[in-house]
Amino acid sequence: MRTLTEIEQYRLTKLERMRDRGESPYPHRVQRTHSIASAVQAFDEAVSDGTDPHETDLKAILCGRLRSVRTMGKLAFAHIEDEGGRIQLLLRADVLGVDRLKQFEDDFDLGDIIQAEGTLLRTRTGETTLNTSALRMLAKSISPLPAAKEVDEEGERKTYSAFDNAEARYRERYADLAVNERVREIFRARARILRALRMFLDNHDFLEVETPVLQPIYGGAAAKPFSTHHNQLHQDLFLRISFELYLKRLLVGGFEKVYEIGRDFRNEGVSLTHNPEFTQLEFYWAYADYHDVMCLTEQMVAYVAEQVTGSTMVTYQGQQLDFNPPWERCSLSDLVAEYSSIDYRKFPTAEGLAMVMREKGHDPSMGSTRGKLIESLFSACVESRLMQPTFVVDYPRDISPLAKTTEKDPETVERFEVFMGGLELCNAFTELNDPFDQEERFAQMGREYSNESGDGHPMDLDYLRAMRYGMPPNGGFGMGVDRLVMLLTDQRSIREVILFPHLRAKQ
RNA sequence: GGGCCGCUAGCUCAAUUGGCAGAGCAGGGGCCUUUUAAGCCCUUGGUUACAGGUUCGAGUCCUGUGCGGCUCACCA
Repeated sequence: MRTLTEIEQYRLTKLERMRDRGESPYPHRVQRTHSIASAVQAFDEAVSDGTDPHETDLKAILCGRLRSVRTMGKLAFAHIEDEGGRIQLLLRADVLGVDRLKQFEDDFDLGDIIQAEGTLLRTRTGETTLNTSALRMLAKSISPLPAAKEVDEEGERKTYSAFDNAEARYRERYADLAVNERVREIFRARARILRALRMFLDNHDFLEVETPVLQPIYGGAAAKPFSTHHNQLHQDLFLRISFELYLKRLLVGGFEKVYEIGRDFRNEGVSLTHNPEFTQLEFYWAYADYHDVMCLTEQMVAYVAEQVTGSTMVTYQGQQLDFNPPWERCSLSDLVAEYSSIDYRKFPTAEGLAMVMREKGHDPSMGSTRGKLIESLFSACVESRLMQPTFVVDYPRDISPLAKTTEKDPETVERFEVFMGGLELCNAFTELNDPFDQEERFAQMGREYSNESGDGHPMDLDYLRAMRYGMPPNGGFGMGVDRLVMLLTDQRSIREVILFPHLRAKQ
């Protein structure tokens, strides 16, 4: 253990003093008759019949973290906090005992986890309070929590000297959570969002499944993977970058509606909206196309917003977002034409498009395909300006190798992405189910039949084999769950909605 | 990976042109039987992220390193 600070040294001597008098600072067993919230509720019910609230005989044993102490000689007030609430303790020398009160003042610190037994009453100022007759240490806190001060003022909790250094908060998320209720609330909302997503999909007869995280051949997205190795099998493996190819194998197997919520890993840059591991929702729906998926998507997100926030109108970074279906559907080509004043339909080759982009002041990277040029135009000119939920529809074929082309244009695929609040949220398409077309698309992407020579991305022959057995036409969908959490909890950074975001190692 | 900005006590922050490193809270010693950012008196606490350099003198200026924030690039 590293060198203790002065404060930690003091706390250690308090701990030793407790041990010396036979009081364990870390006892095995705990008593607890009520959560704080249920004790307060029981008290309110007990006095609702006119019982004198200053003199009840309602007993409770409560547990929680000591969050504030005010001592005044033969009397002290304190607050303890458990997950559901906070309550004041009244510690009187004539109830608790003079010696025990002195021990409390000497040996208990902010941050200690304690147990308090007593009867409930209301103080002169009207606060529900436990008149404490016995105190027990449950876990002595050695290191001081960040010294935020909180106070209820006219119903609103004001925080002073908040622990708000982002790096310190992420590195010591436990301290952040212990001290910042607002942060705990984000992760409760996150849990509700996941529950609502599952509820919605389960109610629509989707089957939740789990597919491999460790994959011999990665695919389903364009990202670079993390790689690892199985020692006994002498096999190189990748952490998945998407679930797509496994989930569609399940449609071949006869499941018609499947979904998975889990972790994807992408070895790419870290940013406000990218964490190396993130939570993805994907579903695949047999006998549906991307129009059906759009309808389900807007219903699903509106349902989750309603369940989690109570409304389909959500404030994100000062903007009102309206999740109420139907959402606007705009073609990619129209949006790009509108915002960049380049109508790429008039430039059928990559060279021609790159030229007009340069004329308009863009800097297209050399050797990009036409689809990549269109995509870069979109992200530069359009993406951050889409505030209200918007389906961006119909993408270039060469950047969408798993999507079926439209019936009228072989260079365009039936694909949509959802943007809102300036964020990309979803990606979906009418899935390609023609094994010959799929093989050709893989080959065009540079997938190789043999990977023995080295770095080429191998052809996923097993996936093609599956498709040759017959894959029902289907619509597929992917959504970044962390980003949905950002939108519904009004957070600008993905790190605020991931409990332990990835940070560079210290030292 | 590039650019810009930041890093001062356990936490939140000051420190004039380069001139004695400070405050509030937390901590320690006291007083106090209805407080709630309790109050009052006294008080401890610093390798100013790290390593160099310039200077009589560096938290402040210069160089490098680390970590972070923002941003750009990358990212079907």
